[in-house]
Amino acid sequence: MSPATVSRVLNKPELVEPETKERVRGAIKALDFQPSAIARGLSVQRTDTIGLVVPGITDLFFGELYRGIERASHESGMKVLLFDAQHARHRAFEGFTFLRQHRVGGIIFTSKVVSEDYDPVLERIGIPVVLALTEATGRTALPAFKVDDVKAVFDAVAYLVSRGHRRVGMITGDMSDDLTGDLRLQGYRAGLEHYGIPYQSSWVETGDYRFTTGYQAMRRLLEHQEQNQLTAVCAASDEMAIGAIRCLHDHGLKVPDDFSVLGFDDLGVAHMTVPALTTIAQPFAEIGERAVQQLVQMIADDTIHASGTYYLPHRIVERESVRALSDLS
Amino acid sequence: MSPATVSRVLNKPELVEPETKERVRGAIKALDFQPSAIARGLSVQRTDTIGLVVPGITDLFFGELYRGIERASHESGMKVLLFDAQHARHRAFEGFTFLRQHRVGGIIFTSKVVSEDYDPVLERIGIPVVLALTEATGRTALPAFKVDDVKAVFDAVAYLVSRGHRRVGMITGDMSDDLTGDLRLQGYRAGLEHYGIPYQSSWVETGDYRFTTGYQAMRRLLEHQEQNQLTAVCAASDEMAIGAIRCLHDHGLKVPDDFSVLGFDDLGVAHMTVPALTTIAQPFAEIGERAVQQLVQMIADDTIHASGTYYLPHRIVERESVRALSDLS
DNA sequence: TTGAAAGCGCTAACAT
DNA sequence: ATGTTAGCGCTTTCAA
Repeated sequence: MSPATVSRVLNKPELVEPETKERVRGAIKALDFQPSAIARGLSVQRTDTIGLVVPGITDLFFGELYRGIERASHESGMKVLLFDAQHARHRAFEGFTFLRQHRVGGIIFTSKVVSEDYDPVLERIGIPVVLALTEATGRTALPAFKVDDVKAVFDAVAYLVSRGHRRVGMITGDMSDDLTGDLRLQGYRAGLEHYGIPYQSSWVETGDYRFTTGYQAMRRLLEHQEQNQLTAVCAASDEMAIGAIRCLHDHGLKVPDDFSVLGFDDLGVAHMTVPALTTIAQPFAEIGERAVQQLVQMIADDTIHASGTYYLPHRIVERESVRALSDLS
Repeated sequence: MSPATVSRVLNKPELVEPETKERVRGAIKALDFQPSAIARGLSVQRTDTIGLVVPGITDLFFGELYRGIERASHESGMKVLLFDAQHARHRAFEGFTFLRQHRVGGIIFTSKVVSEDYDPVLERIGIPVVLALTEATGRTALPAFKVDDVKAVFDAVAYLVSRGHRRVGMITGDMSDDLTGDLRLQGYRAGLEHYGIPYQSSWVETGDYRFTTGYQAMRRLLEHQEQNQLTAVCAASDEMAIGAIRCLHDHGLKVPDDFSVLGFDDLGVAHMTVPALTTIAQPFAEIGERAVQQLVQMIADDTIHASGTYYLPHRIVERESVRALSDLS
């Protein structure tokens, strides 16, 4: 029988006689025929694939985000093509090229801020791009799904203050390639200000979101502890919070008895540590889902132009790393 | 100019006059031309892509493994197409189909044992398959890259014995879909036997490699602690070891002072916990690299038939969760 | 309801 | 050194 018929039983089985349909299906089974997604893609000029660019596949939050992306893609009948930029800016651009050459319908870009240097490529990209865990600062506006970082850290200090802490420090994230570092610091300053606590630069240290730099930042904080008299610290990531706890431990300070630590992310590891981490949870899976839903919509509508930052709710997960200060702070 | 010329400047630039080459390149830049990888794939009947089937992308070891896979693929000019089986057997089979339809040159399959029910699909698959972190038990022999699990756990108990522990328990992994659980238990029994310690079934509990089941397994172990008098436990994964530590902590036992715990994997989290985890390190990245090298070789040789289990070296990473028992055990 | 034919965007063999 | 042509394996008119 003709290739056209085979194609029909695969794609629009209702158009074909039940009997021939069965014959075709039998042959497919018998020959273990695997229709070429490549040829199909070329023919229909569509691959039902969305591209995903992540800064680093080993980042602990990636798995949580991917879970949502996978789920929503599957629901929309989309596959996902992954590109790991390995924390290198030029690799991210390579990723865009790679994905375009593979004719994905659109791209989800993650975590790193999309600044004006992306504009030239974004302007000619021709397919929709949506952002997750970050937002765009260049002149090309892009839809973005994330938590409200400044509000989140504001809430974090509010929480700490409500437990009697006033001398709270901050371990923030990298301010260059990553918008969240800056935003979270803003939230911290806003929080202090709201509670009438004067901001002191010696209360904040910067890391790169990873364990080691969290440890080091905490050590630097401890060097000025005599004058600072901090009782708590907010970290811009769980990993840094865990590093800070480890540092405190190595200096003979018990968490939370002697010092409180608040994380950010609520990764799987947050409940594995001793003490378990009190942290600001980001809804990673939901962010992933929403991002693909938006992207799928744009692909269906054949639009490239959409924008707006959609804030998804964060929440504080209370575990064991923060204690309420009794009476006097 | 003709499409053929464009194709040539892209693929065999040496065959084209410098001047036309420049003109073509100029046009490519100007038009932001993105050659279709789809059309190319169809034309050359090759995609330079290898398929990767993982049981769960959120598994903590996945990132470490992927790092090696990515590196080696990149070196060989291969892309990787990822399929997440989400810990469901039927999803793994779907993955095979998906990858075949996308005409990958070969497949790397991870972690779950490849038992006889894979034989029917493996026999007709037509492309090379190599295993990482697992091996094949069915009649289809496949090349496999992994640590020697029985030797590794044997070494683990030897290590514990050398620190004065004799009453050492085991938290093993799922024995059904995952070969390593069984292998590691064998290593444990062999270790005990070698040191003349009688095996007792009440010394071993089973989990599923995750934190929670590690916690629960430890709790069950503790229920018989009065008669067992264990001083140490080996876990079949870092996550379970961390769960066990947490359980011990909740029962007022300090690690390593009151009880020693040995992990397996050496994931990134192993050095983040308090106490930092002493563990058997698996060379995940190297396993990933070797697997793709083997696969690439098979693709180049156009063979499907290869086999053999290649053991990569494990090692013990000493940190803080095991203490040497002084004098009497 | 099925088949024949053209075309998707490339590459490769052949011709110039 | 470049252009022409056919064909990769599908889908999709269009015709029967």
